[in-house]
Amino acid sequence: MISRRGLSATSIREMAKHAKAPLGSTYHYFPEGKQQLATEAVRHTGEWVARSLRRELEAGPVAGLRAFLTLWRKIVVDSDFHAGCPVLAVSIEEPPADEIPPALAAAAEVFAQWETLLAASLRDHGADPRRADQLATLVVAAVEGALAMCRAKRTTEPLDRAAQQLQALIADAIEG
Amino acid sequence: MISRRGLSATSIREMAKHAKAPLGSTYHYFPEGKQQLATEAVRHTGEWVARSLRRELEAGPVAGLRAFLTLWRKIVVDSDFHAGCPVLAVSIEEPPADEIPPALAAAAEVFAQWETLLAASLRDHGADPRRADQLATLVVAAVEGALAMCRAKRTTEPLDRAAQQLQALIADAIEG
DNA sequence: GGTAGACTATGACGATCGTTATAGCCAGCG
DNA sequence: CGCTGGCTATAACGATCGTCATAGTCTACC
Repeated sequence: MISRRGLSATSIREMAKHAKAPLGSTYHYFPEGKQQLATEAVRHTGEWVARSLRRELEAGPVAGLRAFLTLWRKIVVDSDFHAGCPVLAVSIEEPPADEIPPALAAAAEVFAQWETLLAASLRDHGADPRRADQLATLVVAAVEGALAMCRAKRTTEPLDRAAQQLQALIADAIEG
Repeated sequence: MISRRGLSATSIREMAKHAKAPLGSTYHYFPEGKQQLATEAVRHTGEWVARSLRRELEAGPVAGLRAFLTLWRKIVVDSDFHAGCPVLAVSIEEPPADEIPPALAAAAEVFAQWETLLAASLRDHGADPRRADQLATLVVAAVEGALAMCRAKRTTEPLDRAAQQLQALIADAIEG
């Protein structure tokens, strides 16, 4: 739900109803309220994607990238362009001026984890270390941005176009 | 304000107060309410960025890209990682199931405009047309995604890393 | 000076938000 | 059987939301 509506537009009432759980139970299992819900949602998504990434990266960076792209493409298409990445959704919520909410910190960690996985695989396959780091960041950033563009345009074209360039880039980096 | 909080978390009351305008006036000048506010905000930002892009692209795609990057980098840094791109913020709000709100359509047009400007400049400088389109999309997507990552991590590193790769890519494309 | 019309001030409307309190149900153990 | 304690149901709290209606103010033209 966060990946569809964003964090602030996702109400606990709706969430409980969608989960067919009573509203009262929400605060029994998540005593810290909405922040905890958001944090655990981000971490859950992060781990889910990271698992898929780890598995597919065993066949090399090209296969890993393809899996990453396919995964997000499926989410956008299956939701008829209504859903995106919940980690990005949490990232663009404004935090209070003086502290960093745990959900935002979790989002940062998730991004870092995805980048680390990609960069390590690139290095293992002969890419220059510095370039590997930059490419991993570029991949995550481009996919996240392309997802949002797909939702606005109601087309998968942005993701598909970015995918082509990213694939060529990765292929070039591991044989240079 | 949309670029900080997102659309649904931005209240008309707060907006009017921030603009030192009376709340009643909002519905006098924007009779269609919040949707109209969002649409005009998206279009305004789109035109503002497009103007800067057109100006800098006269010196070539490399200069244009650098201006695009610098512009967004400044917004993130000046806001102490609290603000991002309002067009992206509007893009990831879930629309009603049966219709497309005008603000979302405006966001799609803005993205398309930025891509068109970049792609045209790339073609004018000798890039392969197909590659030019893909690269233009990649640039916009990567910058939008990197902005969100910067906010989560409270660092400009994602944007700077993506920038390096994008600059190399553009340079390579216009001399291939 | 008076009057029309653009703008503002004010307050209200129903709805929904996150969160909490409290009363009730209902398993499991003695 | 009785009772304890985890879970649920329900209602309420104050706050805030988008939107609208209405009464008031003020400017500008006749």
